[in-house]
Amino acid sequence: MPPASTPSKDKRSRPVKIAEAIKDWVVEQHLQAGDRLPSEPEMIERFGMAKSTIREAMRILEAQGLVKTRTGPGGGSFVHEVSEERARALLGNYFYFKDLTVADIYQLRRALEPELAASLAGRLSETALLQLEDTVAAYAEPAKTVDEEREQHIASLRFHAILAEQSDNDLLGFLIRFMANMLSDLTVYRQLYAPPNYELWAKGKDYQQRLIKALRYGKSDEARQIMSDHMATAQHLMESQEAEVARRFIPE
Amino acid sequence: MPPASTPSKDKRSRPVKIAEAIKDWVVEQHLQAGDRLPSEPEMIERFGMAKSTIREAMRILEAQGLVKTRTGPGGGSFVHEVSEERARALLGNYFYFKDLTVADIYQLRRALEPELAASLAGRLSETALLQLEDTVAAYAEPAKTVDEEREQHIASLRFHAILAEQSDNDLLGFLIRFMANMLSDLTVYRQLYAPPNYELWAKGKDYQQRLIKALRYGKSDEARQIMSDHMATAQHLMESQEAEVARRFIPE
DNA sequence: ATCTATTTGTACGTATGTATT
DNA sequence: AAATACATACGTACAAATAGA
Repeated sequence: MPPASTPSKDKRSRPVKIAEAIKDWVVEQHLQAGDRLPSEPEMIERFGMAKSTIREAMRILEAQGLVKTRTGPGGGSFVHEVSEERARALLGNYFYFKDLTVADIYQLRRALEPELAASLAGRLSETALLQLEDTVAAYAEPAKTVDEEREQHIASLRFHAILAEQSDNDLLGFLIRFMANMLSDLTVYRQLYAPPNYELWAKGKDYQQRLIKALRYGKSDEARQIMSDHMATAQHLMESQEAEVARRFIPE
Repeated sequence: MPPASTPSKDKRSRPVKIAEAIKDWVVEQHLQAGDRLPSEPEMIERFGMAKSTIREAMRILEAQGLVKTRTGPGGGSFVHEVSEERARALLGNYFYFKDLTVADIYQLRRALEPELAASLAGRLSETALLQLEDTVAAYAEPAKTVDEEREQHIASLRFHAILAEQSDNDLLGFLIRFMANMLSDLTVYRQLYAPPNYELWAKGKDYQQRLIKALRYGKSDEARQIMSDHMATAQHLMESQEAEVARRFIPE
């Protein structure tokens, strides 16, 4: 047995270690988004490693969305706030291997969307409310074709994304937008014998309009209840269409 | 204005494009975790680019957790299922810039944990139930020191992680474990005038024991209610301790 | 609009490390 | 133990992008 002092060999490659070191350094120095990282030659100097090694390290950080790099004078690498799109894509990679079902997503939506609605009642600006009304206007008429129906479906998901924007809970907001995004990416295999369902369309529209009213007039419990019913209906619609979550990597 | 056919210049660097190309190729070929990617020399050949460029591309995929690379004969790069740890770390990077509050996390926990409990009632194996009981045993006695209390807190979060393991909803499971992890990483600044709260400790223990009973005997609604109360208490405890989410990058 | 200086981006060859047989 | 097959790391030369004069 080796003496306790023997450092257990760290198998991670040098670029990975350098990337970790830079992350730690960023935290220690309290660097913020926009702050400059040392230049390539400086890194080569400070870490005593080859250019290509340093570059691989920067790619790792870039892939994680933590730094951006620019060429030219005044260029270099900069700390960058991870964008929501990037975070969505990276999290989506995880679920690529998990084949989520529509039911899985709706189990969460049914718990979270009503909570969101309730927490926003009476706290939305008139601008936000108008934006919601505009979105609902996109499906004032029942869809005549399958394509049109798909468009409306995506618009109605945008409704939820807009609502989520307004939350001051970043975790809740991110999650709801993540799910709306997953559902937008659905591949819908409509059953041949299932024509567009007018009744469900009418219900969905009605729910969102009533929801806007409840939100505007601060009726928190009402908003929660409407959203809850709305989710139940939406889930039923999805499942009747045998929708499936597409297996692909989400582009950033 | 350039003719429509002019391809708008793609600013992404070559390694990034190669990484994207490989991802697309993996999807097209229906490659699965464990499947082999072309060797370095092959890539150099096929993409007509230098070794360092190819290597940067592989680092990107590796950083996202999508491939693993081994040296030696029979080595090379392989498609890899993104691990939960990796996904947690990557998502954590996003929230590093967002300063979540304990209240934010609890808004979600209060909606999701009861849902999880309800959906698992009567569906747990005896093994899983025993595991839960073991975990609760870790805080059979009230904590005497601040350190001990912290240990118990982490054990009680593990309780929720174990429960989440049992869900067949991967999205719900991931999220609950993600939140439990964030809370484990808390920096707790106890107020000097706030001694360990025996009453809250007793309540928490009681909740989890009653919860196990409800889960074992399939009392779904009861499990939901207990979890709901438990969350309310836990949130109160956290906030009374002025807990804050630590600002650091989550290591994988 | 052109040139120039600065900084990253790409190429390529060689040498070294590592795991399998 | 030696040969093999693979990734890992290095260092130099040159290309491309961009800001500023």
